[in-house]
Amino acid sequence: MNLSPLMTTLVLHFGEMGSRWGINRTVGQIYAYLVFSQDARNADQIGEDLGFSRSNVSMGLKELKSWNLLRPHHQPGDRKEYFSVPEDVWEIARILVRERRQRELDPTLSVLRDAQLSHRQDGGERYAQRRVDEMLGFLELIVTWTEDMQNLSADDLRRLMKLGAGVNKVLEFSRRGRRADSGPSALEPRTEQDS
Amino acid sequence: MNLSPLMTTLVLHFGEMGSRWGINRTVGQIYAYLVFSQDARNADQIGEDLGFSRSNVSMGLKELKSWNLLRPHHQPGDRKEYFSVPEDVWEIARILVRERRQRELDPTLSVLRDAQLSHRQDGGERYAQRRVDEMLGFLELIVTWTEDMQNLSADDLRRLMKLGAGVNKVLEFSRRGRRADSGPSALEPRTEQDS
DNA sequence: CTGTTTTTTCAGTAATTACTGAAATTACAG
DNA sequence: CTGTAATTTCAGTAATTACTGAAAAAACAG
Repeated sequence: MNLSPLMTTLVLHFGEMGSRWGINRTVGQIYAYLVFSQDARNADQIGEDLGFSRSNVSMGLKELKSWNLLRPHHQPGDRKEYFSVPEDVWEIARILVRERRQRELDPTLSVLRDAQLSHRQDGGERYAQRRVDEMLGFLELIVTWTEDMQNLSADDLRRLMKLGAGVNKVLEFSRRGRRADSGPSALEPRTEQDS
Repeated sequence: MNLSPLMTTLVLHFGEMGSRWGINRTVGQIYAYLVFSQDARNADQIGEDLGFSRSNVSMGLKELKSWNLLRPHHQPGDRKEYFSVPEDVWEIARILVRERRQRELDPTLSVLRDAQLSHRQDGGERYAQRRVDEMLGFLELIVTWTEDMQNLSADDLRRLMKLGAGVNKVLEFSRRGRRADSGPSALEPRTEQDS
């Protein structure tokens, strides 16, 4: 490794974190390296700086491409392909959310829908069926919501999150505007709800 | 395996998904089994129904306990320990978010803060430093926001998500109330923002 | 086209992670 | 306490996943 101390720290950390996700260490390190590098890098540079074989870099890049996390570039007069990542952290996050939803939520959704249909009439499984319904309702809500959020600009998203739970206050307020009074709730610190 | 077809489908699926998270197949299967079982189960039952060795079940349960995802029970006159999961899917999700934040975001946050401090004066790394700042800002916002959301009741959360991007409309509206006019933005389908 | 550079694939191997049975520890009824 | 039932730990092994070098394929300049 031929990297500055700062870069080394970051690369090692994100490699470590990477293996806690489904993603492997190599891929995590490559991505961190690209995120914190000012200029686009080619596969040889990556392999050299991180100490991976050329083929390992190729596989890592393939994985990252399949996540849509890379921006490829071509320097005129150079056959090599160079890679960078989206400028804006929010854009990276947006991609991550979308891809993870596709890989983790969508398949589950389809299994649950299937289960709901094919086991509707099976007796003696009332409970499991009910749980399938609940979970399906929950996941559908989450999926719709994330899709919805994908359509907001980074600025609006940032504004919304900054508000945090304050959003609820605003909504409570606007609800009060429409119907007479909607009771307390909403602002209270959360009612205890499990032993 | 001594399970109904429905349960078998669900257990196998969540086992598979489990291995795409950091969590392993066994743990995913055990949790699915508990989620979709009406009554609490003991380690022997789990092992028998899923075809795992007793020790493997023990390790799986240990992992799940460390995630705070189990509710232990004791039947009077029975030495065995029985396990179930929180009733409400929202409660399970809340726990998952909290634990994943602790395991995945908090360590990164501390590495970035550290990096920010110890490399403040290093020249020639202006870019990496700037990216550290950006990412730190982003993650801090996310963390604060999730903590904030943790404090809402399941009902309020559900209401908020149902609104989806509509929230923004409400906010836009309430912003208009305060200042004269805040321009268009917000409701539009999202401006193209990357090639 | 042809020759050269670059990237990808893949079979073999290394490293890691998951799982087991046996032994040790803990929990508890009498 | 004592004895028994239950759980956890752990060393060894199985299974999976990561990584490499060599060969094949693709990309491209002339």
